[in-house]
Amino acid sequence: MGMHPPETWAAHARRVLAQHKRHSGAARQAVLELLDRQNCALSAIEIEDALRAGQRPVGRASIYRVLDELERLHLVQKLQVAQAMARYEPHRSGEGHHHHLVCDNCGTVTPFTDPELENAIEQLSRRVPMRVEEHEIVLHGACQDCSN
Amino acid sequence: MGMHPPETWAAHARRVLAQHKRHSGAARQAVLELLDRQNCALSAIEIEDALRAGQRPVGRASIYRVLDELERLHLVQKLQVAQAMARYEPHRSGEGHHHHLVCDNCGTVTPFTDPELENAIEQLSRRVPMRVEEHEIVLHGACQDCSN
DNA sequence: TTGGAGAACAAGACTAGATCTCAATCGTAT
DNA sequence: ATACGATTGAGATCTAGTCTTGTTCTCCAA
Repeated sequence: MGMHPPETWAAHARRVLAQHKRHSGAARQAVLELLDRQNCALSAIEIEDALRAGQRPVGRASIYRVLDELERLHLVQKLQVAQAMARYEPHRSGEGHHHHLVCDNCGTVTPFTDPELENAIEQLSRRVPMRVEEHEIVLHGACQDCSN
Repeated sequence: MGMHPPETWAAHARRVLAQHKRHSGAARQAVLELLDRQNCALSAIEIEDALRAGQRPVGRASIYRVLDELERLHLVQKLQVAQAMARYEPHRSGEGHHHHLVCDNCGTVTPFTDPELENAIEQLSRRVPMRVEEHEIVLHGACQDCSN
C-alpha cells in the first residue's frame, strides 16, 4: 500500500479507456480535461457551455456519449441531485469522495464528507440484497443563509 | 404521545390541507387516494396513466400542481432515484420510511429500511451546516438476479 | 339559498434536458 | 499507405415538466 506516483484523474481515465480498446478522439479528451479541473458535479449542459466558451466546442451528442461511457467504466459518477437534470463528477478513489447538501429554498448544492457516514454505508452494503457499487446521499433542507 | 386512532395517510393529508385553507377539489382527492394505496414511489406520468385508466382522469398540470403542493407541506417526498424522472411517495412518519436500491443493469428499484443507517444520518444532520429536513439515500449496483 | 371572490382544474402550447440518426471524419492495426 | 471500425457533430426527435388561459368548482357570507 505504498505511495502511488501522482497521476491526474484524466490520465487515469485515459489509461482505463485505452485498456478497453477505445480510440482517443478530440472530443473525449476535451471532456476529460474539463472534468479533471472540477471538484464538484457538472451537468451535461454546463459542460457543453464551458467547452464552447473555452478550449474546444464539442457536440452535445458527443458529450452525452462520453459521459455514458465514463459512467459505465465507473470513471465518473452520475448524480440525480435535485432538479430533473443529471450531474456528473470524476470518480476519484478516497480523497475526492463526497455527498451533497441541497437547499430546497435557493437550490444551492454544497458538498460535504463524513467518515462515520461512509462507515455506516460500508456496513450496510453487506446486509443488503445487492452487490453495491456506488452510493448517493442527499440531505435536503434549508441552508444557513435561507434559515434566517 | 399516546396511541393515535388509526388514520389513513390520505385522511391525514386532507386534514393538513384543510388547516392550510385549501379548497378540496376532485383532482386532488383522486391523487391523494391513489398515492395512499402505494407503498413505493410513483412518477407523475405513472400517476397520470393510473388515474386515466382507473377512477378519474386528471390533467397533467393538476397532477404536478398537487404533487408540488404536497411536497411543500411535507406530505410527500420527492425522489430523484434513477432516471431523469422524479418519483413521489407518501411521507409517512416512522414505519413507512425507507430508501432505495437501484440495479444499474435492469433498472429495478427495491425499497429497504435500516435503523442503524437512520441513526447515522440523525447524528450527521447535527454536524452539517444546514437545517436538514429530509434525506435520500440510493445504493447503486447489481441486484441478485443480475449479478449472476 | 344564493352570489361572488378566489381556488382548483383541464387542455394544450411550450421549454429544456436527453436521445437517436446518419453521414463525414479520424485513429490505428496491418 | 490502406482499410476498417471507432469517433464525432448537426440537427431531428422524444419526453418530463412548466406555463398560459379560460372555465368550473368551493367555500363563505349575506
